Amino acid sequence: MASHTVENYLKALFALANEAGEVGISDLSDHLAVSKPSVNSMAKALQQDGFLKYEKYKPLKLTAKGKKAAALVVRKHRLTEMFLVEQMGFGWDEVHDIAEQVEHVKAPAFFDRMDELVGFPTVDPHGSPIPDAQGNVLEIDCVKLSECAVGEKVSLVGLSQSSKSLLTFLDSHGIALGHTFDIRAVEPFDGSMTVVHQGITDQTFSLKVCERLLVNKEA
Amino acid sequence: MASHTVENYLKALFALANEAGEVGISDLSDHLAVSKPSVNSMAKALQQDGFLKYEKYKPLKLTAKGKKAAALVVRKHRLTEMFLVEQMGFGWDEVHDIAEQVEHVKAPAFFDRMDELVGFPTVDPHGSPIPDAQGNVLEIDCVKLSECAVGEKVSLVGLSQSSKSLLTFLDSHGIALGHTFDIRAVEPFDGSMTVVHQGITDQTFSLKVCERLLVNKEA
DNA sequence: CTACATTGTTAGGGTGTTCTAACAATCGAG
DNA sequence: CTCGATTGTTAGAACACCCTAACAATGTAG
Repeated sequence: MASHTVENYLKALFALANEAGEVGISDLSDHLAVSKPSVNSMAKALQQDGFLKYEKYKPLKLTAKGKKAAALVVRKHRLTEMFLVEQMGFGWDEVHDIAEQVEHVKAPAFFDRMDELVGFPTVDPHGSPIPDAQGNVLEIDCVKLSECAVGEKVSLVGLSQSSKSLLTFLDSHGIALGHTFDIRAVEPFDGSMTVVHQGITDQTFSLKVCERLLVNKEA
Repeated sequence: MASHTVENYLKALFALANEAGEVGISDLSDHLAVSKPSVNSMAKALQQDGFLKYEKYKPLKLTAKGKKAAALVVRKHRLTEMFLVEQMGFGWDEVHDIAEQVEHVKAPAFFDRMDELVGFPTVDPHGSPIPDAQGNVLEIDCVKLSECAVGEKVSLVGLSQSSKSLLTFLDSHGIALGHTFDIRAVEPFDGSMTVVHQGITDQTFSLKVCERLLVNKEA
């Protein structure tokens, strides 16, 4: 099995891939807080193992094998998050760092049991899809709240790049997955939106927030 | 914090210590499946970090700092085992290998929550004591079954060096912690013992088994 | 189309952990 | 007390992963 380090590289590659599935070395370097030469040499090693395609001065691209391996790490991460929230009573803002550690455990039975105990979930506590045991990821049908128009009714299905501070912000506003928003106004100047949250309270969100909220239009 | 590797060395040192708290390099080498020169150089490194006392050609001995660090790793291991059995439905023969992995997770809150969820246990599923958060280990009052005499009534409180095969043997004989044995006979030739298990069934155990069963005399 | 900023590469080195081969110290049996 | 077995040590090297310094390629703005 892949080392702790390799698993982290795969996960980052998977997360940073653009539409073409490509990732720049600098991107990876920033994301993993590791120097570019380190990424460069790891790229060569990962290619050697068939996890990705590497050509000088070209962006990196995971192979099918690499994509599957990465998805399985993501699966362990997200199952863990789900387990931590559902079975151990942690808040959705506390689970990322713990899962970051637990995801490297090599014990398939452990994750299988988590899966079972939380009822074979398809999304994690932040609405991100959990890859299946074969490494297939189910795409979720959603758009950014910032891309919605006045008058639409939407419900929150996920977050893009959820960070501790975003989660804390949402908690402090009483927002959780599944909640609904009626879009009342969009401020042309700064893109901020005023919505009715859960049909009750009026709230205004900055563009920065709206870009992180993934919603579904058939609310 | 100590690396995965260092944690394993500390744990082994802790487990292999004799009455004087000393461990030979060959012992460690065997136990960790690592060459003697590797142990030798790690010993120097661990001394450098104040985890143990090392003098050429003398056995290794954990310092107070080393003992505490080791006990905290053992604590993580045993809490995990308890959690796996009590909250996740694993058998006592399945948890060692998983815990071996999970014990290296760096997330205090994770283990604290396990502790809470299983009700702050003092022993793990094999009857071994769980060190407290300060690294103190509560000694358990027990003797080997093999050291008991005919006529005594005892109850099983723990195992010494529990291994998968021992646990499977016990399972197949319906034996669990807390069960009682009335000692009926001790065979002088090979040390095997005939007992009444739980006041019902007659069973005969080899010396090898009797040496691994830790019992308490006030049954 | 050149110049500069960005991005990527090479070279060379460091740490942690491991190994094998060869040698040295210690301990126990006769 | 000496010899051989056991135990421990040194030297030397490997691998995985990381770094900095210096340089080369690429892409973009003027």
